[in-house]
Amino acid sequence: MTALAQTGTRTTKRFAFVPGVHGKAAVKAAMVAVAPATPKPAETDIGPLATIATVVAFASGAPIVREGEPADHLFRIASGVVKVYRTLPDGRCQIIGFLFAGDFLGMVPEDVYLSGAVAIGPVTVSRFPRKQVEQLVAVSPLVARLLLRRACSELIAAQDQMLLLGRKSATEKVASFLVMIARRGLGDVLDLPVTRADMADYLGLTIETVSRTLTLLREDGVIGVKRAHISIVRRGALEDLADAA
Amino acid sequence: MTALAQTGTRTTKRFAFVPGVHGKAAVKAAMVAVAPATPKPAETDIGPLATIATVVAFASGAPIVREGEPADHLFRIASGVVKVYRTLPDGRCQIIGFLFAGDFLGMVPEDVYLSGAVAIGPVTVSRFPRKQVEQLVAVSPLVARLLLRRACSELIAAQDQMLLLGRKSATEKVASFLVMIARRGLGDVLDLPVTRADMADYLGLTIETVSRTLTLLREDGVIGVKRAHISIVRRGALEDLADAA
DNA sequence: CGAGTTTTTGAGGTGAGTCAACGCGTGTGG
DNA sequence: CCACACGCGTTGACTCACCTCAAAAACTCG
Repeated sequence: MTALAQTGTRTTKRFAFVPGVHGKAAVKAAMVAVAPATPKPAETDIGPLATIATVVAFASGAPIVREGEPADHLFRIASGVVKVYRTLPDGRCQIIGFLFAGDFLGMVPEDVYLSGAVAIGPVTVSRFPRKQVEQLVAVSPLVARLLLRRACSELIAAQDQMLLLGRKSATEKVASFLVMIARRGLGDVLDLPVTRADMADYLGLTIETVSRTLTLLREDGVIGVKRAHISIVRRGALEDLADAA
Repeated sequence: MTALAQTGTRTTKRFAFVPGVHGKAAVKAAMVAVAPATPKPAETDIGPLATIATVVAFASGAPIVREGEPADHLFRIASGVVKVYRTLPDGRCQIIGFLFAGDFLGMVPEDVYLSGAVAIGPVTVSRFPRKQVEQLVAVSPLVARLLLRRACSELIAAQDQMLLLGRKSATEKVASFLVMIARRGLGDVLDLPVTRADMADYLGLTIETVSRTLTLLREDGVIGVKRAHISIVRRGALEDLADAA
């Protein structure tokens, strides 16, 4: 954690102080969150888990968990969007994924969180003490099954992302991202609470490349871009770009 | 599917017909598996799961599951090493991970396998009908907990890999891979049943880059390379390379 | 030994990164 | 109400890490 001394990329420096003021401002700039607007059909039945829940709210940009912190709680997003990330010692950052209403955060087999998570826009969560969750899992197949199902889904998403990171071109990456978000928000108009920096860190690219790629897609008439506001014009074309060359 | 018509990379063509003869030959070439040699402390208690298990053996290079096939079974590796991969329509391939004794394969929330898996060297597995597994999960917290724990571990591994794929340089990737394998095999001498092609597809690189990087590491006196046989000479140096720049 | 792989090495190309400048919106304070 | 600062996004020029293409070397196995 000496951090940010080195030759760090820009990616680096940005994240070295994310939980601070800048992150907040950054997010506010590009508001109108997607999740609150579309509550989604997330299953609401969390069974006995409800009995040990505490509701907590986070302001935009606030850290929910930090890398390396003791993993005392399990979280379930009630509303808003959360980004989960990991960093290298020199500050390079990779966003692992975005969490929406209904998703769980903090399912780790270790005693510490290995990834950090920050609220992208205002977020409310249910928080469960880990010890109690483990007890519940041990006696309630329902809870265990719920968590297992979620974990498997995340695993699949993680695999998609590995394929993306390892084998897709910049254009394919950006297209895949847009399609993914569109599916989540189930509209062809995305008002993302996600900055270019977030996209870059999610897709394993730089801000500049993301920006250039979006410009290209706009020039090809596939999407419309107006700063944080991106609209999908030709969804089919975008989907083609996402999965092939 | 239609595959291998296009401009596919070499990566492409290799995998378009992996489940065939070539894959087999490829793997045999670089034998002396690591897993059978080091049985590992994998927990053996799988509880009620044992009652529905069938033992199945696979020859080196044999497909265990194929992408898109109906997901009828859950597998648990008893011995050997399995590689799990995903491909793009045009054939580009990304290896999602390697499974060793004790690991589960086929935990998907869908009805089809989204990744393929092939045996790297001879493999034996326990196979469980999915329907029955689901019934067990619904009534046995022990089984659910076991699977949940495994899923979480895989999730963590997947996150590590995302960080690697998205943000690490070729040298860091290769070093990380070697360190990971060394930890698995708990020795400083690796006799990998893994070809350069596998490494490349795992690390999001090309065969040539992997080869060149290994040569570099050898020239720096960090590792010893004798074809498939790689030995770690200066582990500390390798670990430094793996996590920083 | 010879066919078929896998690995290595070389030479050259390129997609994405780096560095740098500028535009644009928003918020702030005089 | 405007000048200014600040953060984000865009664009351009240039560089370089890694890819591509190609050929030779090293190994395996029939």
